[in-house]
Amino acid sequence: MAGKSVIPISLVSVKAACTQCSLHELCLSEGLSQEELASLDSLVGARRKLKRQQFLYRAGDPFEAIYAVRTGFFKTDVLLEDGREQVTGFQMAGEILGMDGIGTDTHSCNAVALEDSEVCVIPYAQLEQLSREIQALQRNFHKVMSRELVRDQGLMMLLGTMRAEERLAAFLLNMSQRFTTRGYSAAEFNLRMTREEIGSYLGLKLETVSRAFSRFQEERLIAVQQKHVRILDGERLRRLLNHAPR
Amino acid sequence: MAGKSVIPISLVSVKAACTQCSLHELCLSEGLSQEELASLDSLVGARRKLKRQQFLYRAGDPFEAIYAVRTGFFKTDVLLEDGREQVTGFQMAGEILGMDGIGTDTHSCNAVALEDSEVCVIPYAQLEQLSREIQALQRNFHKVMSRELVRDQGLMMLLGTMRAEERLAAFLLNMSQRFTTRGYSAAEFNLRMTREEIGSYLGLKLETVSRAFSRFQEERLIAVQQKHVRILDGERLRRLLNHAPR
DNA sequence: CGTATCCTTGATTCGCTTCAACATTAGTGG
DNA sequence: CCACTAATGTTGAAGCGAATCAAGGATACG
Repeated sequence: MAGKSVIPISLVSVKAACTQCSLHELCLSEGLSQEELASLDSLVGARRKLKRQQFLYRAGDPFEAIYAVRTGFFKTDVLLEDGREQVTGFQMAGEILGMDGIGTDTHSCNAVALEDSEVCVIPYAQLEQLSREIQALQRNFHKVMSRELVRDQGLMMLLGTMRAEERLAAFLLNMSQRFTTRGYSAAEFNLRMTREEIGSYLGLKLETVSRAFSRFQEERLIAVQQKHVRILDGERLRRLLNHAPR
Repeated sequence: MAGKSVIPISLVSVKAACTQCSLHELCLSEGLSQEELASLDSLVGARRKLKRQQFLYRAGDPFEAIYAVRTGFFKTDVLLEDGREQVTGFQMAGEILGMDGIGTDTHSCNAVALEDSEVCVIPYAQLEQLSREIQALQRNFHKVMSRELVRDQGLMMLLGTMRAEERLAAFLLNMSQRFTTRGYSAAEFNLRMTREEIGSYLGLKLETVSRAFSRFQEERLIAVQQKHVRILDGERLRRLLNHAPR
């Protein structure tokens, strides 16, 4: 406790700095002037670190802020009274969490870190305020919400019309694409979630997910070992999606 | 053309008037002062009438405005390249359509009138402008988008974890609740969509929907004749949802 | 190093889809 | 207004894909 009053230099970065953030185009700061970025900086509260398995917020929590993922990996999930659970999304660096709370002032889902993570806390009242002053910020925020709506449409399509292997193919291609956007390899990555979480997200049981992985491996579409995935034939994986079996 | 300059008195109402609209609390105008309402009035462009089966917009159309349903009934749907289709929502009076277009400046789904309908056209650029000036409008708009996200979560849960009869029960209760909000009977209403559209929305085939309807009728949960539905035992219908079979 | 978690694989069951036939309703033009 | 036709809805039988049940194996973690 004695050391608390002397802040080590390395902790200065705990205060967010959109100005220097590498997640520009992904986040809310795209297209803002230097001056506007500075305002956004002062709006963004301290960052918050989370250990693996820690909750960022829970369903029922009062809504106060939205969060931008700086590092790490999250899932959001919803629970039914009878205990059934559904993962509604996975979020990685540059993506925004918490907008589900705006409508009712209460979060409607849980957000859990799947690995040690860090988020920028964006107090919502201040975001509203500032986005009345900065048009580009307003626009970015609206775009982020709208894209989330479109993402949800895609997921509904997946859950409503696709068979197990199509769902997994869509999932893998989506992961690949998002890793690419962040400058990582499109062909090789580590999943942060379990088979059960993938299954929950895709509306499948974990055994089915596992079988689909094995099938893809047999077919030389991917090489998979536990959470490590290498995409061997993205083209054929993509064809799995666009051509219905019947 | 000669008649254009003399506007018949009955057509005055073609221009929207949030001030007198009965959909206050449902729409964007909740909590606005008289003066602010007047501004919103001037923002809202003319209304637009649609015949049954007409498109309000199509996937790929440039995004220019969002729409508030004044009267009638809509569906939104998404198409996959291989022809598979999924209904992503049904919209009734007071609900907002078109927000899917904000993120990419292009609509990502089709919006079709399921009966003769009328919408208020809200040019988006002007909505952005005005919601920078009127805090209550900004807040309402954000809430509408956020609630849509939460609705989508619920639908994912439905598609991912529920069996056929649970899905239909959830659907009927949702319809009932929304009709109630609009001052109609909670127990008796006319569906505007076909079994196939219901099925598409619920991720089921039309035969399965039909069978579930018949089953509910046998069990005296509802009385159904084609599109007309009467809920006989809402309580038991609700219990179908909250208690998983296993 | 031991234990809990996660993953894989096989056998069986079950619920929904598919295919098919028929009934009913709505819409159209004579 | 009625006859005709297309669209929509219902029901049955068979097939299939994913869930369930079960056992064993791999991996991560304290």
